[in-house]
Amino acid sequence: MVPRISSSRTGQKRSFLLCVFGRRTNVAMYNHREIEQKWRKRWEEQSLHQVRMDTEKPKFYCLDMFPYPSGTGLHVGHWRGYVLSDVWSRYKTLQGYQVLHPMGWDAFGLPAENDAIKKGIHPSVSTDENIENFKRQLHEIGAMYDWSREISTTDPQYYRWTQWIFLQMYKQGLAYQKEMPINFCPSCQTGLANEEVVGGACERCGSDVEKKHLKQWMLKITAYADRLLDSLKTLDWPEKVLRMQESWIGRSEGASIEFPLEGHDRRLDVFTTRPDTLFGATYMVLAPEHELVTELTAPGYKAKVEEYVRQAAAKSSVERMVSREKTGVFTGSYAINPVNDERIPIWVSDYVLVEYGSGAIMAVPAHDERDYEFAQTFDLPIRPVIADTDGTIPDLPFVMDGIMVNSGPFNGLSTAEGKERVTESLAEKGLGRAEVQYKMRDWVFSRQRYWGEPIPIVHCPRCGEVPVPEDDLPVELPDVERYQPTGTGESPLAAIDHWVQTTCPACKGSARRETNTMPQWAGSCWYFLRYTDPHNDDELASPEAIRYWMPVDLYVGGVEHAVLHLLYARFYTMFLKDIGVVDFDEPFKRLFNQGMICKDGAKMSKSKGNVVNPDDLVEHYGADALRMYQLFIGPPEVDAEWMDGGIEGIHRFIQRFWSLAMRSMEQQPALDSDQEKRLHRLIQTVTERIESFKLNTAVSAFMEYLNEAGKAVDRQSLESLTVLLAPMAPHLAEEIWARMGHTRSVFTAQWPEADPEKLVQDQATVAVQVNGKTRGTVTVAADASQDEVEQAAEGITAVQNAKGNKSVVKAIYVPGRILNLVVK
RNA sequence: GCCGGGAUGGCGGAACCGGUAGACGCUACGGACUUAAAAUCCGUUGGGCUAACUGCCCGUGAGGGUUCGAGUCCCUCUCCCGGCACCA
Repeated sequence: MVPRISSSRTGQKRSFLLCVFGRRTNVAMYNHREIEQKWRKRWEEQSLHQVRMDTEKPKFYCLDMFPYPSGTGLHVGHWRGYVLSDVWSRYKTLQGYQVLHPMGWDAFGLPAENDAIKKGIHPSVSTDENIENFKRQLHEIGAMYDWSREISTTDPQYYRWTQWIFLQMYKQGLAYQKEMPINFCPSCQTGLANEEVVGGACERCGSDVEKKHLKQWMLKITAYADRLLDSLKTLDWPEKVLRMQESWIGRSEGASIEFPLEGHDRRLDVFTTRPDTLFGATYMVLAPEHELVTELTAPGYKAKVEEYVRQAAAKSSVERMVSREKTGVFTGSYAINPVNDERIPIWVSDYVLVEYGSGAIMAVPAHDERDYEFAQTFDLPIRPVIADTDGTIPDLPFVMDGIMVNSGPFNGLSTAEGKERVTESLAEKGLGRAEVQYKMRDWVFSRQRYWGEPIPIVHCPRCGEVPVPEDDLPVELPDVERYQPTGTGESPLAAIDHWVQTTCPACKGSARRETNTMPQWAGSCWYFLRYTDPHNDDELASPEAIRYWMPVDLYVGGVEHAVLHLLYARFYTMFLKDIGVVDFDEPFKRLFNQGMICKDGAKMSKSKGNVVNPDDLVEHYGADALRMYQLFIGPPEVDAEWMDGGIEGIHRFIQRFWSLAMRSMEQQPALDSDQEKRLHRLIQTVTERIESFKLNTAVSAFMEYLNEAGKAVDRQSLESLTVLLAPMAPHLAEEIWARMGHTRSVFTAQWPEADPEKLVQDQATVAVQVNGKTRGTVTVAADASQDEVEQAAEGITAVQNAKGNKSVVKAIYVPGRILNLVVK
């Protein structure tokens, strides 16, 4: 019978368990509840998982992505990454590494604050409760976290250093204030970074994002654009994530071209990646928000242009994205093409984005799809200036590379050459230069919310913006009465007079504190450094600790952080390198993204009601069974469908493994050569499969071994087996290890190594094919000659049938694998 | 539209570098044990043909190709998932 998993702890379930594990328990059966409890307690008592620097030994830093301790707790989907990182941590421990495997809390953030608004509970109270619950659930996994290194971003001793880093950026001019239209979520009532806007909506709550003019703190991440892009090459990360970061940074090379304006002294600056198409520019377009729109609107066009600009401003970014129909108005003004002095009409249209490039473009409808569409709509001239490589004018718009035509002195040049030559010639005249643009913007770093790190700046009427002296850090969050965001662009902190009123660190006069807080990402940008030295009061971490432990050797987490957290953390690390805190550019050498666990074809979530609670499964089957099933469910990087019955197979495996171990200890059979070969093959296979993250097949390798090994194995085999299994099923392994007479933990043992000599097979099963079709197999000595195999193959009826009376014209023999007889 | 990834039994999945497709597990079915059930153990389980076989045919999304040999490589296409998307 498959036990029904109910989400509540009912008496019915208890009686079932009593029947299985209580009254009817016999000695031969593995009692996971007793045994797992025992070992978890013992590990804790012996501080087995506390790790120290030991420069004599190699280190391995295995990190899980910083969890936000949500109120809903863990479901089996969350387990997956934690199990994976723990298997690796334990595996590396057995290989003799000092393994740093820490855990902590990214505990600032909106859910706790929203809860506070609703229920009036202080965010720190609910955060502490959630952390307690999360910790209890993490303990269930049986992971080897070093809890002595636990950290929380909300701890003033932690955010002191988050603020300290901000101050260093401020000093370097990388943190600055700017009044600009930013993405603003009307529901969360706070500004958002570009990275937090997904398809025009708030990443967190899904509301349509508005543009709001606010004075914001910004971090100059764009100063690191090229470095962030270039060093992606050095990372052992999933291709997908590298691509996502690459396209997020969005580097493109081109030219900035200045168009003189008819009747004005100023010039109009545009960015293009296709300077070779300059002769095909038949109109210009300004974004509706472009600063020159008013100035360039000719008297008779004022009303229409103003109306258009007003409408564009009223459209939300969602509306603007959904409707792709080209709209626009003519300003009545003209620009002059710097290469041929042609008059070019200037239009205004919302298909040009104010935040990219210079917010204005030269339109070349013959060679750009968007410009083509616009020109068609408004009946503007379309002039081809690029021919296909064979010289013919292709269908328009033609956006590929080709040969320049209708381009005066540049005719005949290829696109690549043309780009260079046109740019050079403009540069000579002072009307252009080569330029690189990025899609990535500077990071909007302030939030108008309460539950975050206060930005350590004081505003003084005399001295202006003054950084809080480092010795005065942390600037602690005060208690407030109301957590309600004001929605006016000020955080709830603004209402706390006694906190806001302060003295200026420079002139000692009265001044006001900055009331914006940092975004949730701030704390997670450097937490991996803090784990190396979590109790340091003098520095964010000591240089020795950083040098020994960093960088992170294996970083495990979901792909949802592909750009946000991973890009910000890389930026912080590069900055910290520049100010001498660390000596490397990249914090995470190797990244592994585990797949999601789905139920009924959908991602598990409380709102869908399809969560599978691990607590109940641990109760029924044990943590080891759930751990192994998590591994067995499928390739760890691929999404997997949860099947309630699936864990049964693992449960049986564990029982069978236990029985094998108990019988082996009783009977103590001697080691025979078959058993020895089987063992070494297993050592080889399991090691390879852990190394290559094929944990699902590592589990099946054990099952195969068990199916073949018989009723009992010799002591040496059992010892090795126990060590091999220990990373996946640590409690079970400890118990067997102890029963074998060992007094120290199995994790002080050595990972076994396969002896190449024991891997050699003396017999081989060779498939026999006739014209490529397999007709049977023959078992021969591994070093059998082709003749011998051919001879043996004669004995197969199917081979005879297939050959008939045709003769063998060719025989292909792959030693030990296949014999293919080609007959005619 | 662009960039990734994928499609293998009833199900989850395996298959190193092109070499016995379906390992391992779930489910289902049959058997043993049991008063009975659970648990456990043994067997069968891609489809079809065949009285039987150690026999034959078909089969890795579709169609072509390369090769002695293709799930794997190449070309064309269909569908699914993820990311980006008026970025000049």
